[in-house]
Amino acid sequence: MKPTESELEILNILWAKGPSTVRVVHEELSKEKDAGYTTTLKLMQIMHKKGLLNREEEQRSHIYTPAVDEKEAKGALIDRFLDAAFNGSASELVMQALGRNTTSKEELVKIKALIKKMEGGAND
Amino acid sequence: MKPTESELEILNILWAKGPSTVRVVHEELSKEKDAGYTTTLKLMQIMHKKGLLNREEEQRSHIYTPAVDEKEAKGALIDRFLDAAFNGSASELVMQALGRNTTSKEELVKIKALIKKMEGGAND
DNA sequence: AACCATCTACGAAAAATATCGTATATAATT
DNA sequence: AATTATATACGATATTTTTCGTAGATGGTT
Repeated sequence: MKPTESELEILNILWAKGPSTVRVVHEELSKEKDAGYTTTLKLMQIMHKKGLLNREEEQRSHIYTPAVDEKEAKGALIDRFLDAAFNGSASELVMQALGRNTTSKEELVKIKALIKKMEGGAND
Repeated sequence: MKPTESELEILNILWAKGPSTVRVVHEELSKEKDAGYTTTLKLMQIMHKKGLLNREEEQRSHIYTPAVDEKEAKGALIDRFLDAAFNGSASELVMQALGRNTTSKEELVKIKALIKKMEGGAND
């Protein structure tokens, strides 16, 4: 299960908006890139065939939902990315990412809390 | 400048080993995947044409070096990945990544230090 | 010198992604 | 009922990425 970048865009929309028609997804997608409606349609049909999306065909406009869990999918993506770019080292990635763009204090607080929790836990 | 996954593998090898011949890169690559020598060769030639690699043609065996800086390239990759998967939120990524696999205490220390530094700096 | 191993160059096929046009069906509108 | 708007299906094409075979050149070995 490894969505392409285009597929991931679609998944993100569906994760955010919940069950949606092609039309809705395409509208949302159009804000970023411009491709025809049938392109989005085809992509989603392919994703359905691949098992990335479920759909209800009762209505004339089919309603699509992600067939994969957001956390799991993104976790898998991270793993892949980690292997590809950082030889699997999460901390390398984290450090680069943190050093990179502005991160709010609230987020930093959350991250620190997580680190603290990990320290106490079963990590070597 | 957006290397594909295969190209990134090659860049990683060159970043790690320094200037190398196709042979050396291919040998290293073979530990992970198996493709023919000419495949690696062609990839590196394409990367050279794209401007991803430099090479010295003095010797019979050309010597390749990365034409892009490791930090910069990986930073760009992170940005892309961040946008694609986490809507640009670094902390989301960090939290997912940290929660994911084992991270050594030493690395955690480093990360904490970085966070501390960011807190003191000009971050909102 | 002849032979063999090892290069590069290059075209081209294979595979994976992305895009679109057209046909067809259905619902809504006039 | 006829027209229009909007769906899906599906084949075809374009683009990108990956892979490999073959040819030709060069250096080392016997």
